Amino acid sequence: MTPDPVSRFRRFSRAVTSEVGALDQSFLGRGRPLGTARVLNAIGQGRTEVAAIRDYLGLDSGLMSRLLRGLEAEGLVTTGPHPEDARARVAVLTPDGEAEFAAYEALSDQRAADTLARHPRPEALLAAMDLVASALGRDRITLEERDPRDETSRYCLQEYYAELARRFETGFDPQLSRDPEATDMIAPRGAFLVAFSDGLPLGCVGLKGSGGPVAEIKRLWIAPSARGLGLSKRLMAEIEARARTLGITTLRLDTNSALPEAVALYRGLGWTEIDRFNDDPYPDHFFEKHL
Amino acid sequence: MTPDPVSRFRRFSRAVTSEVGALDQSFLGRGRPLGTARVLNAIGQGRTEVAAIRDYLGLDSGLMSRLLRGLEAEGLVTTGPHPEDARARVAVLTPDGEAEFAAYEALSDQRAADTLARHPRPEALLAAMDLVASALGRDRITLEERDPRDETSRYCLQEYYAELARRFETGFDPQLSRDPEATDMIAPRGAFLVAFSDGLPLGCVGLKGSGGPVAEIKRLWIAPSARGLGLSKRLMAEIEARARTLGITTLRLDTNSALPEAVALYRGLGWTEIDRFNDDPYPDHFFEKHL
DNA sequence: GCTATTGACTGACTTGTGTCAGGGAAATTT
DNA sequence: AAATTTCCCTGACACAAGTCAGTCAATAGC
Repeated sequence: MTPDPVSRFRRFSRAVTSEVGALDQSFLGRGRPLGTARVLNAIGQGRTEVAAIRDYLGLDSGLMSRLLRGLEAEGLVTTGPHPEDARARVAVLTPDGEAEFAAYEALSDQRAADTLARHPRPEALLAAMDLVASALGRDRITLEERDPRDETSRYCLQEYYAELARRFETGFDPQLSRDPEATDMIAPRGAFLVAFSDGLPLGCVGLKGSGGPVAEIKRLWIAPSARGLGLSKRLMAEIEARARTLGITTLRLDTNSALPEAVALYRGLGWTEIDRFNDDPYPDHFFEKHL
Repeated sequence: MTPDPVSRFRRFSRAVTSEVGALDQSFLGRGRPLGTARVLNAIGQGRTEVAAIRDYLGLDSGLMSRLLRGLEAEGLVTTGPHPEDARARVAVLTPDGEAEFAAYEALSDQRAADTLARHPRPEALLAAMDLVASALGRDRITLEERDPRDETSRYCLQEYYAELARRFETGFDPQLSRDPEATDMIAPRGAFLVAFSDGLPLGCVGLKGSGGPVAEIKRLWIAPSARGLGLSKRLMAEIEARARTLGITTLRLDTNSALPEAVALYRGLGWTEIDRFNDDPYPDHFFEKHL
């Protein structure tokens, strides 16, 4: 009886089902029905527009209205008209509501910390969880334009450099690669995109503009747990679209044969190989694409 | 913003929560309430005693009764008195019930197969899922006595030999290790235990008896995804208990320094190192324990 | 300005889920 | 043989969750 893939998958399903159930149970321990708790949490996570919350939780408009009224009666939430459309409403937590939200957060955090603490190899467990979460949540990965200097972007870039250092036989010193002024990757000259799955950054790509019609694609990175999910294609398609709206007509990029999947990606996306266009010591492949 | 462990864990939680929710939704697609579907599945999985089902699903006796009556009214289940205790009842699926159960199974299998098929590295995904499932389900690991010749046991032994082959510099040929007659690992001479998590075998250990007061512990194996969870201690404690009930007073075992965690385990469990007691070519450490 | 649409709210309703207090039959204890 | 316990069933009830039709106010389109 070699365990077959489907039964291994389903064993996983049963394990997480009972885990999810247990978390729901501990939520109920705070004396509030689950639906109400879910709305409270959605608001706490920063979703203020009622329509957005309803959409996120998949609730009927009537039910949503009643749950909100319940939270208002408890003094946890206040609602008011949307500043830009007085038909719509926004909900915000009162200080009491913030405290309740924090209590729910603490319950979840505690469960997570307990499970991690009980495991002999928490880092391996987390890596496995990242992989599973990326696989299950691949349809919920969103792309966001970010300032390349903010904390999240710097995390992505740091991971990118670490990956290069591992891949290049000679190692990699980010100082040596011409680090563009970050402002070249900010509109209107350029752009910097980060891919998020449920708040976790999984990839990035930069468009380094020069003010003219030619720009460079830089810093394409995909987290190991998210590779193979087609994320690099999505990032490339989106950054090309941004380039078009910025009036750029020619895109260039360089890469290294130590990254064969990158070379294959660019070829597959219709880039044509061209001669070296800079004297950066690391790249050995150069591509161009006309928009 | 380096993602911290707890937020990575919670991202995983959200991903599987929506996965579980989606599976529930597809179950509801068969037009039966979730509670009813769960009972049907529990019966289909081979749980026939009503009390056992109730316990497994955590249901109130009244609710359970009503759900069963509903399934009977649909013609999917028949109930009758328990053969050994006429107060208790057992439930079995009718042919229609079997068909419905199969339809639910097919839904789950389909979801699993789809997700696996969409992933670029299904084997890596499954390994990650095994690891996560073992971590979350560590309290639900059960030990069962098995015939060492059955399919499940042979799977464990095969994994055990494969592990030795990887670990030993010289490789490992199971033919060379004196393979005891399997009957030596069956009561009343010995025993063979397999650890299961939700149907998946995660470890094993054998007690090879000789008919006398001395017996040998053999074939202690733990699946990679379940290491560090204390399973080896549980298996050893249980096999020692079996040895006691079989009247065995002295236990021996041999192992190899290429398996340092095994050597450490035996020392930690109160075994004392002794001189070589066989001429098997592989082991270089020998232990004994008086019960 | 008039009309149609959108977003939220309300009341009435259904269904699912879970609890509780008994009741009857079988098993066990005294 | 009587009393007690165990197991399941039943009816009554409560509440959560979700649906639906209708209402009202704000907005958008003409």
